[in-house]
Amino acid sequence: MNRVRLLVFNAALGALDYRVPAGMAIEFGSVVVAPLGPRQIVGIAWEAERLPAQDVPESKLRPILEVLPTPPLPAPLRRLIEWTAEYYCAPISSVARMALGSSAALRGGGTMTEYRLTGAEAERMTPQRVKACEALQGEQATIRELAAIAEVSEGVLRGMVSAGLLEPVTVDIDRPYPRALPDFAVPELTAAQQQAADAFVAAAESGGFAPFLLDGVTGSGKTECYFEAIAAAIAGGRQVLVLLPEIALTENFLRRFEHRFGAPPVLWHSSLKATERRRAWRAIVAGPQNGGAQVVVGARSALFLPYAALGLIVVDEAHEVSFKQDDGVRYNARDVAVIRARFEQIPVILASATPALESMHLADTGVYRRIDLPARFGGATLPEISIVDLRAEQPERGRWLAPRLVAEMRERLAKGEQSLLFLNRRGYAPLTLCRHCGYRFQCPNCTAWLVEHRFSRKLACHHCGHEVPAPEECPECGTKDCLVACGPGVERIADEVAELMPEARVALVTSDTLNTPERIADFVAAAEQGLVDVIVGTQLVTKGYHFPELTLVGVVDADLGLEGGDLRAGERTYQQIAQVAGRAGRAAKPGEVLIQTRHPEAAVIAALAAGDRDAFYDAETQARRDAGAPPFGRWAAIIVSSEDEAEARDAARAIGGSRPSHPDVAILGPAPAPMSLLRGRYRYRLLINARRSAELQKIIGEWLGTLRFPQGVRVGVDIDPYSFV
DNA sequence: ATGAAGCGAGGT
DNA sequence: CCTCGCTTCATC
Repeated sequence: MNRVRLLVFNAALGALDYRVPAGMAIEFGSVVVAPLGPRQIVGIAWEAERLPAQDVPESKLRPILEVLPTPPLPAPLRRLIEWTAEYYCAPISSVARMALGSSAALRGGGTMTEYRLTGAEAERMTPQRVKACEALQGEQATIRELAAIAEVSEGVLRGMVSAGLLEPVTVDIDRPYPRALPDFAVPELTAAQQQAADAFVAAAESGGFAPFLLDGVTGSGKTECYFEAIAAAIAGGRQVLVLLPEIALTENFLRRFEHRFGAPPVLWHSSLKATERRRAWRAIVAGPQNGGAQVVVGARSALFLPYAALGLIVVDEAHEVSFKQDDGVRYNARDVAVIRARFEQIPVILASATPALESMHLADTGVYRRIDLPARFGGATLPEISIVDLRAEQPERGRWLAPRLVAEMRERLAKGEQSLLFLNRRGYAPLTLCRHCGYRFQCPNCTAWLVEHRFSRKLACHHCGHEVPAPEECPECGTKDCLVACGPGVERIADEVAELMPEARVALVTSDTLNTPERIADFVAAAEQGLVDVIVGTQLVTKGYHFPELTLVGVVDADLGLEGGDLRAGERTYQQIAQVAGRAGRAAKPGEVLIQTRHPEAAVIAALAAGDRDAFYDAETQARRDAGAPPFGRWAAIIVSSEDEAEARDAARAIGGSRPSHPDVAILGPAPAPMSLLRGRYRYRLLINARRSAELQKIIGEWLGTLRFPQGVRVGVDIDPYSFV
């Protein structure tokens, strides 16, 4: 071919045609550099019939400059990129960008220089140098990365190199990763686990699209089962992708992985350093031979990488809402993982103790093969769940823990057992106001109160990151010591525990306190060794840890998740409480769960108390069916935002004014979004409810495609939204 | 996206 | 006649 269409990395341009110079070898998927005006851009050679572009005469075509030394994106990945862009109404270049990871990786190869501490002493130890020496123990990275870790300038570190405190190390960018060994430590499985593992192994060995829903309660040993499928895939020379919802989770997972396979997997997440990202990307692209990546454990962004030989995808904690990306391309990694498996013709395992209703429905209708793991691994019994009706059993004034819960905690403390209190609210108090004049601290950029954080002595917005030092006087009336905290956050609950039980050792577990892998590891070690009596935490504690001495779980406010009233509020509450309840009594000791609520009659709470999962799913399914909600109908949101309130309103009205009329589609709004101001942008929202049969994306595309907006206005489409703010 | 070109308002 | 800020236009 001497003419080729490129998908270029520019949302406004999309696709452009170029000439292929004589002698240049280009195939579909090749990553190339091409001229664009006075600049150069990266593009991917694409099938022209799949990528519409303006018809440009041959004479205007400029030649491609260079083919980058990286394998072409395979056809199944190209199909996945097209599918994702179309399904989520996103520019195809934005989706394709997620496959490339970093521009440096495209050239890659060769060596680079990293630095590490020599351990030597220098004559001049300035405060900055001392600080750097403390922070950089055990670190090896580029000057830039070390500067970021130590929070000193690059100049300080260069000085330390000259003074002999830091030494250069030459490293190979493509150096191999340790090999994972399929037979390193093959575990003893229970009969149920063996049955599940056999099904996965058979699917991994034979290949072909095979979606599984691995449904098993907390502690039933799901991980061991899919580890066997991973072993089969890597033994066959294929790659495996394991998607986890959050980085916080990986610490525990990595230990188990290394224990099973004798080597850690390759990690992929948003906070990788640039050099780590480049190395990982090149290993993924290179494939499992020659020290390339065998198993990649990653957050959702790992889903679009160009694996050389993908043989299996596992989505663990598949019900987690964090698989839905909420900015940029608003895709759901759990759903796209299944689509990728279909294009790649490989098995995919969705593992969860509390599957999403949509997943349950697909299993019930036979689209997914359901694998149940009913028994608790190790024989521990399920926790006893009981309700504390806060209307009848009131906590003391200014307190949030009911007497019965406190009594149970005291009992555990006396026996040397652990308690866990769950409240999904960071900080000390969600609202601060002035007793004197009623002033409330609000975020200047968002429709939200500022949350008091006592540890950092700040008031912070959880939506935009705005922070102010905690003031001593009211900014409105100037009165001193008049500010009162309203409502509880985890910090306040931890204080309450400390006051009620001064002898108890309390651990606070939130993303504010456990924000590095090291701190998470420290906490887990302390809790496992029994150095903690009471754990107070946000949803972070609902995840994969298990502490043998933990026998009591208290849910401080079960009604919190139901307040927003959005589509998935009931399901999310059920999942969160079921997950945190599963923390209780996992070893030989039975566990007990107390749920504090003002609405014990609510279907979710009643189902939890009765321990009747089917009742919850049946009730929720019926409610969804009646409301035309997923999986029986579909929702989409159009979010219009601008820094200028009037501009956003006018644009939203213009969209509303040109709404299509369609028998299968109901359109609500425009109305100010629940968060009508977010990160300094005013937001309006339209909601679309469609029948399953409606061609939702086509309707939205034709509707919005004709409209033009001022440049300050952003219009985003959210298909299958999870967040309704 | 992003830079170049076009254009009217206001100043020298 | 020039500069500044803003809109429009082209990029294969």
